[in-house]
Amino acid sequence: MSDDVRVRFAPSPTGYLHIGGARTALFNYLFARHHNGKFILRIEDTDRSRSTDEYIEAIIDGMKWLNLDYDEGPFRQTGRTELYRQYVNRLLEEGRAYYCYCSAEELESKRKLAAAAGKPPRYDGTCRDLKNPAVEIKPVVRFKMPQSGSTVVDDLIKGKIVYENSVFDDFIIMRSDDTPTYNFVVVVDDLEMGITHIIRGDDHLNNTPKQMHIYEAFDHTPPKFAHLPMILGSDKARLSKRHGATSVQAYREMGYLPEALLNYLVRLGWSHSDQEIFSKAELIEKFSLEHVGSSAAVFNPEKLLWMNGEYMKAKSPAELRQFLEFYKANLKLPGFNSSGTAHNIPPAITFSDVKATMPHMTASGTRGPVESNTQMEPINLDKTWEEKAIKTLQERSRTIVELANSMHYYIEEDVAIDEKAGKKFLTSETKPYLTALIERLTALEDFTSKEIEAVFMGLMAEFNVQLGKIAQPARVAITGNTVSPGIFEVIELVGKERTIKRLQKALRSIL
RNA sequence: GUCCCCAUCGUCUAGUCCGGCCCAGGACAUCGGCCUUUCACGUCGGUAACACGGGUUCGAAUCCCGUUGGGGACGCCA
Repeated sequence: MSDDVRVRFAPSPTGYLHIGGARTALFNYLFARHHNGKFILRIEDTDRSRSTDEYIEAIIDGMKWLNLDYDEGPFRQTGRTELYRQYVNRLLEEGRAYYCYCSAEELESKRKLAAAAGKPPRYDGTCRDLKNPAVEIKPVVRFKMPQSGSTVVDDLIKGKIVYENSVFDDFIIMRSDDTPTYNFVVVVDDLEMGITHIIRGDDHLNNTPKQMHIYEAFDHTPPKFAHLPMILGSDKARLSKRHGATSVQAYREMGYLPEALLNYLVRLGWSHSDQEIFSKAELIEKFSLEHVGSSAAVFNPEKLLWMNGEYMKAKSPAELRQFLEFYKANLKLPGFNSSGTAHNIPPAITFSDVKATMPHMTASGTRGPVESNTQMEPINLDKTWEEKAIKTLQERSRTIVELANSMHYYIEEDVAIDEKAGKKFLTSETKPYLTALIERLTALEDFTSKEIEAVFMGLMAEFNVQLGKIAQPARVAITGNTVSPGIFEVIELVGKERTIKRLQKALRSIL
């Protein structure tokens, strides 16, 4: 039974792939992989006016970036109207559906009337048994819902839900322009594609009984349903743009790693006792619908940031360098000449954008954007050297953007010295240390962190001071700030020439 | 308005199905200590929750009913 599982992710291309959609896709993906089934991508583009190719592209790109590979698809609905038409005709012939000639205006006023009377706004069935149609009006097709009894949805997550059939009306399955509507199309497509489990957001819960009756009209047992709780913003309202970034693309641009995003998302609603970090293989092995909670979850960017940091530490420098390429091409990073190939990514975001969307990124301990727009010589980055540099930075960077940001003092010819840091550490008191340091480093043949450390040790003994006394001024002079990886390694990576140049410049600023 | 769903620390959650091991565990955030030859990292610890009211039971976070609160759906959108 397990290899029969077929699930699908069916986004409508009316926007970018967003966080909620990504989680739905992920749960479907994990369910399929866990059961050795098939995962299908289907684009719900029946709404011709709001669907755009750009969004379809973006959704596919997002899936690719997240590494949610599908076995079939992407399928689209445009061009399949003939198929839907056939299904509608069958219903019509069997008397399970009928033409309705009511105008949109009439319906609207009926809805208003019902609402005013405190009744659910439903279609009153005027045309249900109509004998003499008003031919001059192009009709819609409505599906005959049962008028008495009840319908039970046995949801894998929510449990048994009972609906009184009296709350339903005969809903439209085909518009007057001959295009089918969503509630009908999903059923036909899911049926055609042999979908066994429908895993989707619980905003679709109330559509389920309607769809179940369509399955029945086609003599089909409905698939199993699993309705995922929603993801909310910090104010517990449905997650939207005003809560900040909501598209997967935006998180990519802010320097998040796909695995980290996925790992964070899976914990919104699903759990495996106390475990927080899961490899993909673990997720596939452990995922089960039984452990999906039933209440909505608030999206918490801080925890995502933490989790991304964990993944930053775990990645190899080589992998991280790959990710960095994306930002070199798409961001105007100080120190990177932006000659990278242009990706098909919307407008490159700037650091101030990042700052605006992620307020916590400017919190203490996080290096803010470098404002200078200094035009420097393009530096040819040696891979080995670059990976070495990344290695020193990765454990203290929570995002790729932070990492890229910190790279500037390795790459640029010169650094701008933070005013506060300079004032505190580049003083007449520290001047002798710097002077001596320049002297020793200049004389140093073997410019390695080990030898550099020895230099500092010697100076400590000579001046009889703690390492901090010498290291901090040096750090400020060389990196421009008080926070950086171990100073010996930094000096080695910056190299002899630039190190000495920066130290000398700092020295001059003291005068 | 009508229908549906939901309800454990600020947030994500474990525990709820099969009541006792829970005066409620973990994680993020936050606060404090420790470590340290540099910045960081790290590490140890603290604050903090079963929405409320009724039942059922020897015993309820766990079962039942109600209240309140939140969310969703009610379209010739998906």
